[in-house]
Amino acid sequence: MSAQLARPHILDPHGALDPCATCEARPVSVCNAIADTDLGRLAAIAVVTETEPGQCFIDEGEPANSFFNITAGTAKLFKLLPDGRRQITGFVGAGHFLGLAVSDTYAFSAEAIERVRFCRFQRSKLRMLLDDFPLMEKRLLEVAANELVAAQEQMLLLGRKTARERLASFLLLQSRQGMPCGHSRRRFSLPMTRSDIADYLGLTIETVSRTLTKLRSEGLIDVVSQAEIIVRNPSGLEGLAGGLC
Amino acid sequence: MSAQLARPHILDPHGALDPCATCEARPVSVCNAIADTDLGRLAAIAVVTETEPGQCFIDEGEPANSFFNITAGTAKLFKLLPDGRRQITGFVGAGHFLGLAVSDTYAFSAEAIERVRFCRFQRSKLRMLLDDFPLMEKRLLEVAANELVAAQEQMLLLGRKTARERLASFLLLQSRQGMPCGHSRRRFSLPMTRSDIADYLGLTIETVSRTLTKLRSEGLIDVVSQAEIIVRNPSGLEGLAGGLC
DNA sequence: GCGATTCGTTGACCTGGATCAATGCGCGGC
DNA sequence: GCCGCGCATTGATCCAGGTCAACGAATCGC
Repeated sequence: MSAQLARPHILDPHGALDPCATCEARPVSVCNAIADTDLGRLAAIAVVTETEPGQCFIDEGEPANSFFNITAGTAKLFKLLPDGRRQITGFVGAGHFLGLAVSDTYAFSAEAIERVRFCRFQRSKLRMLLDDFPLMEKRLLEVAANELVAAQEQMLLLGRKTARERLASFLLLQSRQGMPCGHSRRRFSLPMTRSDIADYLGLTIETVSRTLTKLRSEGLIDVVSQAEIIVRNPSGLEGLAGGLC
Repeated sequence: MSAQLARPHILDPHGALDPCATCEARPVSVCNAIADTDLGRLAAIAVVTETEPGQCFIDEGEPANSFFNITAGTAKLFKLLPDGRRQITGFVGAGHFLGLAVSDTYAFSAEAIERVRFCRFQRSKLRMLLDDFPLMEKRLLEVAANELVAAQEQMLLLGRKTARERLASFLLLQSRQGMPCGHSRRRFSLPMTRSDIADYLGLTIETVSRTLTKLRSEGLIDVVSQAEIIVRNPSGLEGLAGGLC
């Protein structure tokens, strides 16, 4: 079972890159480089797991024993302050890698938003894995570099943008989610709650709600249902978001 | 000349890791793996350059032709909004790599704070470089993973911490700058201006100034001169900073 | 069908940090 | 020595977004 599962998930050149953050990324096909005989060995040390929405599968501060590759669903990554304030550092979907960092404890928590499926590897075997599959290492480096760019963009948002600008940036990001480079959807749905959006944008749920209402009243977007958005004026939103992403 | 220059900078296992963000990082010695004969080849494609303080050596949006390895001095990395608002995403010193991302334009600007020296490589040769020196790739991956952790910490700061907490976190980070894991200095100097600190912490210079004054009046720190800080009460500061870093 | 619960919206009010403005303080040039 | 300039500090005021509170609107268990 595992070999069939492993190929499309770990090795799919499309899954692992966030197309929004990496418009110029040229996905490297890792697929072709791994022989089928090796796939068995790879699969032998991977454990495929599924989680229910709301379930935490990585806990900040716990020993970082595993390395994850998400294969389906969406999860949120977050950090907490002692008093419970939360910052969501990202939403991750199929193809993302978690637990890369050289540290013996996890630096963040991860919780499933939708039902999430992932491959889990023992971190102690990661070194070996990378030595055996050098193209996987190249892949990880690309992914990490692109996440770094996205993180810098998010710091700009959190440090310097107004609530309006944050929501505009966020909606554009979501409209490009899972789309090929340079493309976006006019209509899309948000898998996360207002509270998640607020904690991602460094705002409160009230401000998120009010700002969405305002953007709608100005004709920039439509909020069809709680989770369903239509972008009515993409260039207007882009002007608000400031710059590219 | 270049071989002698290249060895300590590109290959020094200590320089490239930010000790604060990566307390648990076990630096991998890349040194030992590269033969001296190879060093010549490596040096042949590197250009060593120096910049004056205030000089911009990377411009956001420009074609990303080069890949940099800082070998001395401190620089600030930042992103700008169209109206001039600025977010400094990090201060980088000796050992840091810049221009890793898979993108054909730079995602941020870099400006020297102190006199900065760096090695510059053509990005078009990066692939070749990494193929020839696989350990360098491992190294880059480690560095990138650790920067990602630091970036998440900074997102928590920007999204959820108060001005007081931001300053406390910042001062602790600076007190650990360049120190081995788990160590810090009581007394240290800040190479950057208040304006840089403000743009790094998502505040204004006035708030930075006022908050430092407040922390001093409470006996947590001493501001000996503009650029010189003494931490009087480390655990008090840590309590404020919330959590580890 | 109907409480109970959770999530989202809206309004009234408050406050932390921004903004605006004045002043202090090195430091380099001459 | 003194002027000019850039950086830092301090005070007064303002406002974007937070907080508190009330109220809809889906969803679920029974």
